[in-house]
Amino acid sequence: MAAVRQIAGPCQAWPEDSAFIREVLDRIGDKWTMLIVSTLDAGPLRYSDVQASIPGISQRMLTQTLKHLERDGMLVRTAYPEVPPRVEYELTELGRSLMEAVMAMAAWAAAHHREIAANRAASELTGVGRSKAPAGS
Amino acid sequence: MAAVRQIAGPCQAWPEDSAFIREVLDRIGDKWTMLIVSTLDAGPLRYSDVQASIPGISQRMLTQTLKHLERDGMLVRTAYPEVPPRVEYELTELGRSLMEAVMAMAAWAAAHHREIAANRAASELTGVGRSKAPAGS
DNA sequence: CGGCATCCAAACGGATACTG
DNA sequence: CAGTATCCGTTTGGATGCCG
Repeated sequence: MAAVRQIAGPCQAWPEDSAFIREVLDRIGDKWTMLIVSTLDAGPLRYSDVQASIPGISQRMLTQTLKHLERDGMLVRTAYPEVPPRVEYELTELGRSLMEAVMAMAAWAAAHHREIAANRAASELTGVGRSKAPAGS
Repeated sequence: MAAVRQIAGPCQAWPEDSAFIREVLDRIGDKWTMLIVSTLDAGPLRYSDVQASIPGISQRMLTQTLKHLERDGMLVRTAYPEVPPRVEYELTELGRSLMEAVMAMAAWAAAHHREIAANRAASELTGVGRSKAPAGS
């Protein structure tokens, strides 16, 4: 692999190896991928069930994201040739392993979101990263 | 968001609130954040040095991303009041901890990118996730 | 039920020009 | 040197309508 050399030390960046991470982040960084994966982590679900489990999603984004995940081998699509069409989506092992990796990120987020929120609020007062926020008054 | 209710199984899922993860992903999921963080992981750098370290970035995106990172407390900006202006950016502990979390994702990406690429190539042949690719002939 | 196709608004992001 | 401001193309994603 040779991608991630040392973690602890001052590792000299990884512009050359960043393609993998960029690729993964482009995939899970979108608005719905992780929600779908986490929903499917419970077990196989039908199209409409997935949609019902994710309140704000549109058919367009649901279908598109499902296709991307299927294309990457994160899940398998099974269509049953019945009179009322039934299609089920189920995570693969790869998809579940992604879930675990994302859980690590989630753990970090849960551990630091307070700190981040506090920093952001403080910056709001001092006007550090101000771009075009109305700032109350 | 309450989209991810309760999940049974091996991975027990994250807390019912996925807002943290979405927030973090929205921040690191953009095009340049990780590149900048990884560049700064080596040590403090000046504006132009960061720019030089990241070939394709524009001033607009560099400045914007730096401000976002500063606002979230991932880095600190130090401006020296000299005749030729000098500004240095340095990662905070929070920023370095993010780096570690991302490195974990990178490790996953490095471990599975081959598998993903293979799945994608296979799907290309079978025409699974096809949307509007010309597909050669 | 499970999509796909189209339209359209907002956000993202690059190129350029200008400033302190 | 270290930005800011503006213009503009590209991408994202929601809303709608149709179809097997």
